[in-house]
Amino acid sequence: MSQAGGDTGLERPSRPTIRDVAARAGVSKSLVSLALQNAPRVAPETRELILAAAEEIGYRRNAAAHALVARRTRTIGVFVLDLHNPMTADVLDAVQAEARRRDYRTIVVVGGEDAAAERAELEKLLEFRVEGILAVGHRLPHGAEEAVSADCPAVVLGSAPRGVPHLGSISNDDVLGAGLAVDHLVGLGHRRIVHIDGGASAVADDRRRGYLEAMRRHGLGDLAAVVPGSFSDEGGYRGARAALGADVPPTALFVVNDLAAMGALAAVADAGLAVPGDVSVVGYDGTALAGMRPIGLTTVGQPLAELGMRAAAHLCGLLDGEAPAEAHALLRPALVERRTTAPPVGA
Amino acid sequence: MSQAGGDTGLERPSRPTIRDVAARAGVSKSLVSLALQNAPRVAPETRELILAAAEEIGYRRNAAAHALVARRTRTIGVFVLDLHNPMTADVLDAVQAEARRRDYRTIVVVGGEDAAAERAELEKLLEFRVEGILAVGHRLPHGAEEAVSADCPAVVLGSAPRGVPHLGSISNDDVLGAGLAVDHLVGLGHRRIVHIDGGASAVADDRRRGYLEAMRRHGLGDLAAVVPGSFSDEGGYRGARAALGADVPPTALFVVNDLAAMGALAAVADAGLAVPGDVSVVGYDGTALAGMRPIGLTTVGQPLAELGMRAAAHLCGLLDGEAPAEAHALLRPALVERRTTAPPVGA
DNA sequence: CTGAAAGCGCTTACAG
DNA sequence: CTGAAAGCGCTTACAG
Repeated sequence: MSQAGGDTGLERPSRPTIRDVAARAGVSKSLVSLALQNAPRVAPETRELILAAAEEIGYRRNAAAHALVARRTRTIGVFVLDLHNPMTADVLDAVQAEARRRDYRTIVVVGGEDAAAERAELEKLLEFRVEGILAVGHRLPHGAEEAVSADCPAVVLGSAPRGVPHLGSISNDDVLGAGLAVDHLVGLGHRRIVHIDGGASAVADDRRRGYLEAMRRHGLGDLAAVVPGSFSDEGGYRGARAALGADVPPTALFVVNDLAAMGALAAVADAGLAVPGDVSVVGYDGTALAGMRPIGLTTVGQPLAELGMRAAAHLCGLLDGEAPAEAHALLRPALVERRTTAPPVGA
Repeated sequence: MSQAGGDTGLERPSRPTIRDVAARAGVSKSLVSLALQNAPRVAPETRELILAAAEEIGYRRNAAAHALVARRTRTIGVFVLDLHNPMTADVLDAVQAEARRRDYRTIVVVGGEDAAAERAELEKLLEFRVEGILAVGHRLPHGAEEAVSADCPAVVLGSAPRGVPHLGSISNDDVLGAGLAVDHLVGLGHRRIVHIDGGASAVADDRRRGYLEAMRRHGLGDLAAVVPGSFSDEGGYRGARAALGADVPPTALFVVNDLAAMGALAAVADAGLAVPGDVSVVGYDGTALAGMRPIGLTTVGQPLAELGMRAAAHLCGLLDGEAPAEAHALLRPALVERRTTAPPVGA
């Protein structure tokens, strides 16, 4: 009868608390708490006694009670835009490894559907008192701008607006990377290179800009053409279909990311054309997907694991009071040449 | 000076509590709590007053305090074995959608490295007082057997041992599915069909058994051969290499899953052989990866979204006191024929 | 080295 | 309909 409301028969047996451990070991609960924290001022024998008692009754700390009194959770909220994007897994693995190394927990939420759901998830994260937010995939969750503060700094893995307090970012240099893709195609002899873009996002903007600047640099500004797409398989398909349907179709497609490039490859095949015989295709991200044998996609490679590791290091470092080196870090991408690019037919 | 220990300059301004809301609205904190829960016995005007006050000062419930007094978290721990397996994303999306629909939160942890790390993650989950565990990917985390109880039921997405109390599972019928793969290949005229297996796991066991039974059923028991592999890209490569190096190499490979089949495709290419001209390859899972155009892998398709949805529904239902229909549910897989299978050379 | 007390932010009987 | 009090499981000064 220690618990009220047990008349439903569903009453869960409460888990053991430090009180139970204390009773078993014959000490006060303060001492149990101290011993469990390995505080130095507990007598060794007492500590052993307490630890044994805890072990025996299967004691396990209650994280909620701990968080309440500690006034912190050592938890960061990881917001993932697209679980299906193959870059997510590489990045997340690195993020979690680094967070764990620094003794931070991660709690992952998936966004990308509608803004309302994202706001709701974000709200839960904040009720949870996550100490920071790490956004994997080009942008913060909807509604996060107001939440970003000294209380809850954020790091975006991708480009983010400069000058916003408590908002950092780490990304590869997308403008440079897009230039690398164009350079490669121009070097092969292509001139009609179409860019299938990623819509309205900072990353898409940078890659588009890099493409346009590189085309101009090569004296191909007049031939530059951007077709709307998205970061998904489906967006790449749509974009490539539109591009290939033009009066004078391109000989090469530079697609905003590897996943969308999969869609582009499908569209090329559906148009009865061969890759790279009729059309060359370049992706972006350097994912494991691109490297799979039957695909062999030429792509602009980002150091995904390093990005993830550094994003987590940046955020956790901030929380631990380390002075951040730079709010917005930029890594160098590199072209990974495979089998979806070749000289154009006429060359 | 309301907080002690602020002399470091790092003191975080405490977030507003119901106490602050109460002060602002000029009521007691009990009433604030009640109003925030939409309890019916609060006077409408008082409620408005309180809600407005909460809004004004940016009040947000503290989940830890709530969990402590509610004695539950409405959170399930989702243990993911391999984030890189393309089936994970499909399943997770469905799991999270269903959990959210039932007003449960999910907290995802990634396992698969070493047993010690898995145990540590599991421990954190339990300190957290997750109300149940959902394992995505063939098995429970290491050390979870002892944790599974009325307090913390578990559902494995994949086959799990029968008769363990509070442990359920949902999977496709792997024995049947493996049979489907063999039937398809035999139907095309193949006889030398090698299975690249997944090592020591219940799912691998079932698929191996289904393969062996089907070979026997077709009178090919003497030709049956199982080569060790794993559920990863790399394991598939290794297995296929070994299989193709035999004195009388196979004309078809049935690989334990789609990801490993990617490795197998690479090994076939490295051996200078063509798919499906020289060797047919069948995977398992029916992932988006298999369906990507340049891959076109014939595979045994599982209803991934349905599996995820039902696994979450099963677990959350249990927590909500619903009587579970069946502890171990089995869905039917179906062959998805694409371009990596064809009649053998001699046929 | 050890214990009693206060308090983290909330909810819930219990009185009015 | 509203408020004072107790308590969820822990930690942390504060005394001894």
